[in-house]
Amino acid sequence: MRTKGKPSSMRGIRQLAEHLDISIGTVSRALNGKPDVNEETRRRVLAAAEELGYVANQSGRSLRQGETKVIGLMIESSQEAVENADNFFLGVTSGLQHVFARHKLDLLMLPCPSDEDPCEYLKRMVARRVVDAMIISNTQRIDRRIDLLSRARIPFAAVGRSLSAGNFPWIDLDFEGVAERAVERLAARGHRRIAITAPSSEVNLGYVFVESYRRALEKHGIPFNPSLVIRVKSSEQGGYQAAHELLLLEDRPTAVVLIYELMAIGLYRRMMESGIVPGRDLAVIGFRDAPRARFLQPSLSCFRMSLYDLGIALGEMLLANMPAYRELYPDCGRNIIWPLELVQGESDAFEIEAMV
Amino acid sequence: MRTKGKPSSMRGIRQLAEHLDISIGTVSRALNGKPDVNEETRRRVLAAAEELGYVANQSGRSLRQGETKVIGLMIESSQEAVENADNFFLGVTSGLQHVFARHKLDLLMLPCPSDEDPCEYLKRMVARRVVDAMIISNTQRIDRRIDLLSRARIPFAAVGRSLSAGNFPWIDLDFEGVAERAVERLAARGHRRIAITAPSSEVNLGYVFVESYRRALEKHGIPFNPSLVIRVKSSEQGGYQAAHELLLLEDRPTAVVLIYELMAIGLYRRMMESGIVPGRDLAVIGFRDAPRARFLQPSLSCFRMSLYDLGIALGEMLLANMPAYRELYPDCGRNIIWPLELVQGESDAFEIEAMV
DNA sequence: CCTACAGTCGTAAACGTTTACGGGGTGCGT
DNA sequence: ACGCACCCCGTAAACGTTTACGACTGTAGG
Repeated sequence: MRTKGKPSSMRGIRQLAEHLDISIGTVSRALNGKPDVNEETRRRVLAAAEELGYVANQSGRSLRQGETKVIGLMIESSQEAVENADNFFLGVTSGLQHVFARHKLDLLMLPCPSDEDPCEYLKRMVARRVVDAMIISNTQRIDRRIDLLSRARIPFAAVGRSLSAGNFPWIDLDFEGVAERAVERLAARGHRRIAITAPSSEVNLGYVFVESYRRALEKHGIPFNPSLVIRVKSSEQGGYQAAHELLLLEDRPTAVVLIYELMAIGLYRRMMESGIVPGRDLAVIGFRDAPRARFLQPSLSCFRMSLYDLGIALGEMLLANMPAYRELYPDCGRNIIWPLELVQGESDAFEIEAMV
Repeated sequence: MRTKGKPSSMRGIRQLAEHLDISIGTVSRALNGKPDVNEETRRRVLAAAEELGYVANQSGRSLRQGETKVIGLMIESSQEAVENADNFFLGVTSGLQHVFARHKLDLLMLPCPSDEDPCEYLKRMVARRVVDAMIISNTQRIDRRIDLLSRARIPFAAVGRSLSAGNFPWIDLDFEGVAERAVERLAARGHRRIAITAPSSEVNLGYVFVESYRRALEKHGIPFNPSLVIRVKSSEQGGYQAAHELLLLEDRPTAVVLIYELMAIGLYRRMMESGIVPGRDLAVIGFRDAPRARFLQPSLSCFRMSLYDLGIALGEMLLANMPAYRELYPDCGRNIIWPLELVQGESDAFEIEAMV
């Protein structure tokens, strides 16, 4: 009843076909680039579709062909996630979209409500067939989502390793390299008492990170001192706590490596309270060059990565695991350790004089 | 061919009906809570659906009833947006989801690729009928998306005012109140030379913000000095630039009000370079208490808001504009100016001695 | 006994696509 | 003239739902 005399009320392919006086089959073939249609006809169809603003209804299309041309990126909208959110997902998103655009795939972000079980949410989303494939993140040590996706045979890729379900496609940050190179850099500047923060050794990262740290120390002839491994939460509070524990040590370290950039703010604050100035009295190396890390004074030495490139790799890895695109990405690794590059700040810009 | 002997390969409502030996119509009615179905039958259907893991195919459903039960939240994934992103969207998202969950609506975030025209992207998304309604943000002074959505009769709400298309539902931050209360607070501490930063007066905000500032000055008997209005970009660079300009003034201000928290980092840095310490030599009031703003030392006085509550209001405003839910939210304002609360930091924690 | 009615349920037609199939044409070779 | 291949196009059947409609019970009221 809204459609007055205007010809612009385009409801479906049927109206478009009638308007052109062609069958809907031909119209569909013309629009989808199928070969068996006269070029002249195709031109007319495309012109009319453009003029009338016709776009295929996605529900009908995906009902028919059983795919939606949509990739889902699951993120969490919990309180903690909100607090920790920086540009990580958006940065990765732009890389993902660049890959997906090549195949006319669209990316949708699925924010899991904080009061819903992530696994239930994911189950609902994939059962609804609103996405053809999924990307998940923040993978847990054992993550039921991985089992779910595997069993449902939904193509997926994860950012973050997990011990679940054998061999699935993932990409993860090079924490080992970070620990190793941070120690290397600090040792080169004369530091011998280098502390490190890490989550509990229960979680995979907590174990891996400290082991790399230990190996790096040995490589530079520095004895491993367990009391210099500070197990705290990877948060601002954790950073404050870590600083507090460091201050209690009788043989105070001259440097500290953080595993998460948020910790730096807490650590800076606690250190300042005791008159210890980062970058002068204590060398600090952080983790990621998140935009917010640049708020620190003195600027934080940390590790940089291209979120965009990470998104590219992640997207290609996912496509390599989708039947429809597999052959296009033949030599795409199933597991990738993503390297990071050290960016020099002021927080460790001093040397320890050798005392032999 | 994947379905071995397991009974868990549930493809559609038809299989479920056959398994129960009931017609698909009854099954559908039972699942959807329609009244004309025996309670005993309904129980059986629900049990079987749960057991077999049946969930209605969304494509078929939305094709039939012309709605998708999905609300879209359009965000931008441009380089600038990535840089500026903090927890804003995620914070609002959690509030939105809380509202939508009441009606079994799901929220999808639609990240517009940086190399695509936002309007074209939006057109594609709504034409595909993948969402029933939209929420847009970062509204421009004249925003073609608003005209597009209005003409297409897609329910929508915006965060941010605009001059486009008459009366549409929006919610915006109380910039006027921010300017007014910042000046009030500074004046109460004895400041008489209060600078302010603002975007170009071409954009709505640039005009509104400065006008409120001027009125607030008058209210406290402080003459308006045009040279204390610094027009710079709302970015870290802009903050640096603003500090630079302030330092060039012969009668240097004792306080400055920033319109964007990112500016604080640049301003701090430039000030430090000249030996001016924020919170001691210069009072600074920032804008939003974004998590990253808490990285600053000394801590920034700024304005706080509950993103969650903002999301709630935004969600209800949108529902009030959707025919299916309108009557449930009768007294829902069409336009809301969202208040902010001053949170006291150290960056303006000193008083100016009165010199009469 | 007839009618009315409420409670259940089955039937079938949509919703908008895509695509397998087949059928007119036309041109060519035999 | 006949067969054949080829190009183009129309027909119709799916895809998985929801829902208007009608049919079938049983019960109550007259």
